[in-house]
Amino acid sequence: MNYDALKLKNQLCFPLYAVSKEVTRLYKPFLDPLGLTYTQYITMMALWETDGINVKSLGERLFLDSGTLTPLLKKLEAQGLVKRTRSKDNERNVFITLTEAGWQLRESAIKVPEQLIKCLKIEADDAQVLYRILNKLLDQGIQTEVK
Amino acid sequence: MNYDALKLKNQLCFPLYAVSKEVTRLYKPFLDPLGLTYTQYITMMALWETDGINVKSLGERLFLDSGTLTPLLKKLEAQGLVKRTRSKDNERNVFITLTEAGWQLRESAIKVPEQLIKCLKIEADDAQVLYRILNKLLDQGIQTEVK
DNA sequence: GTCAATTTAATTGTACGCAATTAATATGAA
DNA sequence: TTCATATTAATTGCGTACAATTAAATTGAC
Repeated sequence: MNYDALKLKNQLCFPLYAVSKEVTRLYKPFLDPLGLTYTQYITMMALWETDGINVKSLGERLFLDSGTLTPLLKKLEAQGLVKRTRSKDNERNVFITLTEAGWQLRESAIKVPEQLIKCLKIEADDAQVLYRILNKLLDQGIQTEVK
Repeated sequence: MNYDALKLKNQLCFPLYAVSKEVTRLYKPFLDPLGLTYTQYITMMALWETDGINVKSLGERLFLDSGTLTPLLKKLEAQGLVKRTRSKDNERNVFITLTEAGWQLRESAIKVPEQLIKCLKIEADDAQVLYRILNKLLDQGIQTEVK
């Protein structure tokens, strides 16, 4: 029996998993001064783009569910960066809005992308190809329509 | 001030993070019957390739540290898949060896890679390019030698 | 040989990540 | 209108991840 298919070197998903983790770890020194984790950082990015959305939309945007977002948003609220307000119209919805401090934080965060790029050792061509393929996967959906 | 650099659409790392998570989630239905999580699965793959290595080597292989591996390996041990043995030679080392059941599980696991490929909607060309770039990043190290 | 420095695992503490469930609210077909 | 269904957030439980610390063992410079 040939078990080559189970070798780590023959996986596509393992390097994806490993690179993703390592890259996320690279953010830490740049996010620590802002008091944000990586997940909190992308949450803030989503809000800086679209303030005042509900948890559901935020989750669709970030590929996260309420089990992750609810406690995370409560922490951001405790830090004074966002406000969580249950909608009067439809009490199922909780809308997340940035506070003044939340908007202010963007001034510091604007430096992060460039800091990270300097730190990440990847050729421009590779970065571009990677960007294209990954976004294609996200846009079209990752799963075949089997079951 | 232009904040485009903070748009999610302009990030390389966000789709990497999102795709990695989504792909890992795809494994669940195929790994559940084996009683493994994704992290446990790649750990078993490493052991099927190189049985009897210590926690340190396993961690280097998988890009995981003892904080993740120690409890995970204890769970695999509790399931009867591996044995953890402190070395007589050098008591700092804990060697992980597969049990008979651990080797047996490979017979079921061999189906997983193909099941996943069928399920993952990616073009062959893209998969190949992705594979090449990600492994290049892992091989060379992800970080520039700034410090 | 001795002890400071290093190595290795384990532990601790914080923060995800997600499946499954719960609870509250809203919707819509009869 | 009414009640079964659907939607939305929150909760629960389990399993990572990883930084920082601890503890035990080993090594090596002197």
